[in-house]
Amino acid sequence: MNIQHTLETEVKKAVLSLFEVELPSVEFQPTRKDFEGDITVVVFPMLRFVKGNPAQIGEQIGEFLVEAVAEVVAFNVIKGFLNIVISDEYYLHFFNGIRSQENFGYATPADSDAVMVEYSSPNTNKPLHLGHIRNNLLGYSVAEILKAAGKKVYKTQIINDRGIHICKSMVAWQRFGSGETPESTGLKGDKLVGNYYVTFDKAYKEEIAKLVAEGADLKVAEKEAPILQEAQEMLRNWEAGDEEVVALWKKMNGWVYEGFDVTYKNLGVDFDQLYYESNTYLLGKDVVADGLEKGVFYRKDDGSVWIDLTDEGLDEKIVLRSDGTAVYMTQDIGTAIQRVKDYPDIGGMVYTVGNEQDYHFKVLFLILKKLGFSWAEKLHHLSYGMVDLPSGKMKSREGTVVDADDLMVEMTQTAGNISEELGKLEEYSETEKQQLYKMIGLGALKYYILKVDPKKRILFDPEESVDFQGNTGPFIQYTYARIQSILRKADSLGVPMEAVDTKVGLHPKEKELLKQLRHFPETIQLAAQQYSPALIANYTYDLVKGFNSFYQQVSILGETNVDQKSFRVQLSKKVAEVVQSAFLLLGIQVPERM
RNA sequence: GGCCCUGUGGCGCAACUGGAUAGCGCAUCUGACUACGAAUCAGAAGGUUACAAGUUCGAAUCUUGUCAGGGUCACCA
Repeated sequence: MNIQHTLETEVKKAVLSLFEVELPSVEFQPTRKDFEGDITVVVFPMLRFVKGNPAQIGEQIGEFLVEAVAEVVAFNVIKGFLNIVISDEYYLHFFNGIRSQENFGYATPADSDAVMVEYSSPNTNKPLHLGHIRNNLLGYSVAEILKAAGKKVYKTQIINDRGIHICKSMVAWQRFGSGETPESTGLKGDKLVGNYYVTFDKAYKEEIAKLVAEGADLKVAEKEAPILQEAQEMLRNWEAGDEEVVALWKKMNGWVYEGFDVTYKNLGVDFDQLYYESNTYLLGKDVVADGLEKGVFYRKDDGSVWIDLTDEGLDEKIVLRSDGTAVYMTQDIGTAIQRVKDYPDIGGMVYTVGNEQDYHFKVLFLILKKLGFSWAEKLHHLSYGMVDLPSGKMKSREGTVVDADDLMVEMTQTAGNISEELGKLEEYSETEKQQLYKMIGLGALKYYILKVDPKKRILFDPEESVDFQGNTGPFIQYTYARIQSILRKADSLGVPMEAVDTKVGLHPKEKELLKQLRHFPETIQLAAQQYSPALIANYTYDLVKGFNSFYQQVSILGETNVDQKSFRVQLSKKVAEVVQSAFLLLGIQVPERM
């Protein structure tokens, strides 16, 4: 069935009969646009086994293939490249195969071999910002891609709900808050709590300045500022289980969660299972004790426990403090093991965390391997670069952040402005319009972020905002909407939608589209293997560009030949379906009109 | 300083993982709406892939060195 597979065996047969040599493999690539052909065999690698002129060898193999394989209708050889032309019938036959197939490109879902994908994982002392958006979009999209590639997926996050950061907001609220609540202020809960985090920092700095003015050393002042001491005291009380502190902590975290829920909903991401650091930060200590017995870890004189990774080219790393309390690493070891206990079918995990933690995860994975967990081989740190502003790094404390909610509102407004100018939506109601603007605005934002290789840092300039023209989400959404328009018209004209006559013959643009459609399933697999939404984004862009070119050159509904017209309508429909499927994997919706 | 990531036309990104003449979008310049929707299409101009050696039939991609930017080297998370 698969043409490349057939060709591979036939090329091997050809070489065997022509030169009496068995090839271990054959290298294929899609033929470049400038040459005639559909698929290309690279002859050069064969020279290691077959002596001779690559051009001649190509010719001979080409002639053999035309004889042996029905689908091969012609060939040409340029330098060491054998370009093979595949028949139109083959492509039309392929199209009939996928014509009415739902979920074309998606692998059949498996019940075993689950993957847990962690993303978002915010602190609970401040609202989500642009950096979190990148994290969320990446994690969500990778989870969807893995599903489409046939994996069972659990989406999760670990919420950093305890620690000095939330205590700072709590102290500031107690001191300056005079009982404010989200209800009394009309603020989203996460915004309210975030404000107090900023308030804390301001008060803290003032106190330092005051102490320094009174003659204190700066370092000492930073440590001894009363408000900081108060926050530290509060953290100790929290750990001791002080009822009043715990109640305040619950209340303020609750506000934050309500706020987060709104943001997540607007962003279109979700989770199957939540983990809270307040429940997991004590986990892992038993594992360390076990590892100590096995000799994976060792204890220093002061009682702290370490692992020596110098043989692997890394450093020594602490896994338990001298007072016996857990560190970040201890917690992550424990959480990983807990997750596999909760979901025994997990065969691997993906951690969506910024690249400043590359080292941490390298060490974590190595430790889990040394502890002998089979699934430790299949852990992946989905590392991504920072989102920087022209002014530099985003800092919540200093208020130099692009807020997630604000950004989504702005994107929606921009989409609205552009739409109003174009004025194609007279018959839409106001709420329908708002929904559509949001779809387009978010589409622009998501595509803008996801089309870039995660490893690269993004410089985000709020002044220039995100493009709506060219290689963008709206460009692709627009093409989808235009196809829908054609389909509505075709429906009212009663264009037949039956299997296509494989003798109709193909326009070069049609063949181009069919070739691209054929690559969708393997693109999903590749994207899953590489944890790369960017591959899906780029694929979709190429497909849409191909369609627009086709659309401009070939008349669809104006075609007089009924078979031809039917094929073109159905081809358009399939392109739209693939665009929709692909965009779903990126978490982007597509509109009927725009 | 050690380790990790990045460096591709003015700007933002690609390049099927070592293949052919390095593609695309903004921006600039030309054309195409009385048309299946111009948020589109067709074309022009713009490159020594940071630099230098090496590996081979063949390098943006692999190796080594240099330069630039970022990250990380806490009994913080």
